[in-house]
Amino acid sequence: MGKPPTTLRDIAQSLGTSIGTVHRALHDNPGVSAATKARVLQVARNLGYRPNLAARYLSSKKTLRISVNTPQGTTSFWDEVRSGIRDEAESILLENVEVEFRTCPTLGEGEEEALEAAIRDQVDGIIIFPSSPQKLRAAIRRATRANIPVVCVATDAPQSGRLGMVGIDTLASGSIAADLMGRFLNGKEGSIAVTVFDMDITEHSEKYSAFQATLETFYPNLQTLKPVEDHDIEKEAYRKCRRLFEERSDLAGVYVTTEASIPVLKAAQDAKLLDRLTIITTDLFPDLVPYIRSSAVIATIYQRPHAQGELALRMLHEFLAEGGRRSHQVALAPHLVMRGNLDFFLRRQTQELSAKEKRRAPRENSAEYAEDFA
Amino acid sequence: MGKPPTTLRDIAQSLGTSIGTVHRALHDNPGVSAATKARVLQVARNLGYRPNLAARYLSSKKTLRISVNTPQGTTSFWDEVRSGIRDEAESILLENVEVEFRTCPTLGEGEEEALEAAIRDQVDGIIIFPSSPQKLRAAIRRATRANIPVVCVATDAPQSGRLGMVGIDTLASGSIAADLMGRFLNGKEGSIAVTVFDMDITEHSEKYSAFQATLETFYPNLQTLKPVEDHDIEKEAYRKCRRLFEERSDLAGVYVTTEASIPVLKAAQDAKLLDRLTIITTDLFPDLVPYIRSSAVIATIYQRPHAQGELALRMLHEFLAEGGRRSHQVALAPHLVMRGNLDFFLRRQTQELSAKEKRRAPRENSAEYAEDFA
DNA sequence: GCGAGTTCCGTTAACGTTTACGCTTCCGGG
DNA sequence: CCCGGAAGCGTAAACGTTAACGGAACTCGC
Repeated sequence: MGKPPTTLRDIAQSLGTSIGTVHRALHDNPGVSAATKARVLQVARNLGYRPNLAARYLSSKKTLRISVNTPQGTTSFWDEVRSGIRDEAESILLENVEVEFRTCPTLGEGEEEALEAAIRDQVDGIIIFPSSPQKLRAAIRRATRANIPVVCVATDAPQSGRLGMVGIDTLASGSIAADLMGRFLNGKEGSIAVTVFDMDITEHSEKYSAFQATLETFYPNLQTLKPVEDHDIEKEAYRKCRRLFEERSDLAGVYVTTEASIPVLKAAQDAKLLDRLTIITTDLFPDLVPYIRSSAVIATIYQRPHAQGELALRMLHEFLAEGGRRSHQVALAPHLVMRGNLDFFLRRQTQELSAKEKRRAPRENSAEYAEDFA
Repeated sequence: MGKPPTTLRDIAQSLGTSIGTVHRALHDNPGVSAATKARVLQVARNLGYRPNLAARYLSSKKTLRISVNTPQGTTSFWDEVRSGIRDEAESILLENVEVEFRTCPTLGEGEEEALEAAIRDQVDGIIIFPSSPQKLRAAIRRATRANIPVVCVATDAPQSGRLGMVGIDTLASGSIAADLMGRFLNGKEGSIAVTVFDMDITEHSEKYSAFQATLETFYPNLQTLKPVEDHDIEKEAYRKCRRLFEERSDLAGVYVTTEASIPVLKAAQDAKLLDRLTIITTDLFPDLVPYIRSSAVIATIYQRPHAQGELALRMLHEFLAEGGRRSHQVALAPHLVMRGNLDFFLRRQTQELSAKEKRRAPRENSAEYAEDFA
């Protein structure tokens, strides 16, 4: 238990060589023969060598540069993600992380270019929202080959070689939405509409099928309609929903899995259905608040963007700093927001968004704090 | 932005003194005159000195000893808290944290003694569940005066001088429970029973009044009964509930805010009311699972013990390591577990509880990982 | 066979703290 | 007057890693 950890010197001594050689071997820097390199690696493994991060940081003092490639977005979602990343970067011991934001103004445009730019800039790691995984797969692969780890946030990019991904558990969201929908409708019969971004996105199709499956199992009196794809385009969402609302007279509820809940709500309003539909949405942003207060939206599933940002950065940092042994697939549990606990979430949201300013102030006299206890 | 941080040497030079003196002054070690100490502190502040943690750790290598004083508990709640603390301790960069568990077999017995033992042992920090705040207030104060920071978990100990506390937001839990209760009952009239541990505990009285207030505002047809205090004694919970169930013929629902949901459910079963009551519970543990699956318990509010443990340790460590500038009052949002998403939470729970074993294995060849990217 | 270049390796000075030790100066008691 | 001790301060060696420099041996072209 209490034996001192092995150091570079230990390895060097046990091999009768020098620290410099060991260091070069472990980092496959040039200047070591293949034979000695192999021997060093072998001994390092046997002795269970683990680098001392404090010493490493103290000595090199190189800061890790992380590129954050996210869309501007139409709600506060991505602002919260970015603020989570920023917060985590600041709170990291050793303070050796520098974040560069490459924010795309419009969804799907310039994403690949921004990613290429990050690779060209030789950043140490990338956090990205792969809005269309198939388009970005190749570029992510290139980053990985250039030894730049990539973490996906909110949506995964399968088969891209990305290091990891953090998002909301789709099963948990879809199922809880269905379960609530069923309970709220309380035995009524009818059909339920579900809007998604695009069924090609794994997360969205998973959410849909989780919703559908849960509804089918527990509330067979309710029927899940085929998904409405809105591609996060407000007009498309409005148009498709409006038509659906007029066609399906047995519509009892709507589950909006995307950011674009406002156009759906508008469509319901224009179709004079707002007070007759049971609507469950996703995310939480200012425009949605009045609908929740008035119970037009009975519940919304909060995807914890701030936490997603924090975890994405932590995953990247752990990996870069120590070869990250943690799981690289993080599925967060969503939060449920209703009229009753709405204020709690709003308070917390503004706190999280304004944390950047608040954090600065106490720094100056942090010496004081340190002196009280020490 | 890019100016190098000030070091001890900078301060020493700017004062014409030596590093040693500056160091002694900043840590108020003996061997410095009051005058120079004041000058050093002044200059340190002006230059915005912040200690370099990497250097500190590298040089001193003293490990932080943290005492965790929690009850054994009747459910898995405290096991999860402890496992969260352990996980966080292991994942801390610099790995200089050592956790000592002082677990009390029965609630409320030997707590003060265990706390005194921790203080006597000169630990560097304490995480505690103050089951009866007024009894422990004095002892916590003593710890604080002995320069040992104390973080409360799950329940606060007001006016005790404790460094901070992490728990579930009571407002958010109570309100969401009420909101769901109201929705599930869907217009029905009746009264709702609420069981608490003890109304003297701030958290529990807050949960109760949040529940009561939300129900009153949004569902005036439902009436909140006076709280049932169970003091986490199974018999007491059973007896009181059983009587209540027989007396109140208009009872429509029950909200259990404590660990002791099983006796309440048993009482409902024995009173032949299990399928007629809408029951919302708290926490998630094996014995509760069948009730959720069968819909006897319609929803349970998961208090995220693992996250509570993680955050408590992080708070303590941040403070000890760098004078912690973060907020010291953390109120987590609870998770909602229903039939639909139950499996997700069960999976995650077992993952979190078994993480200790899983984490060990990859360590040995972590050198490999580090070499892939570096 | 002699300089120029290359390959492999050892040495050493950082990085910013902590800590142990050592040197003054001053003071009171014998 | 001298000695013991304490108070106040300076010095220097650690801690484990990185990075730059230097040197030995060996190769190649002329």
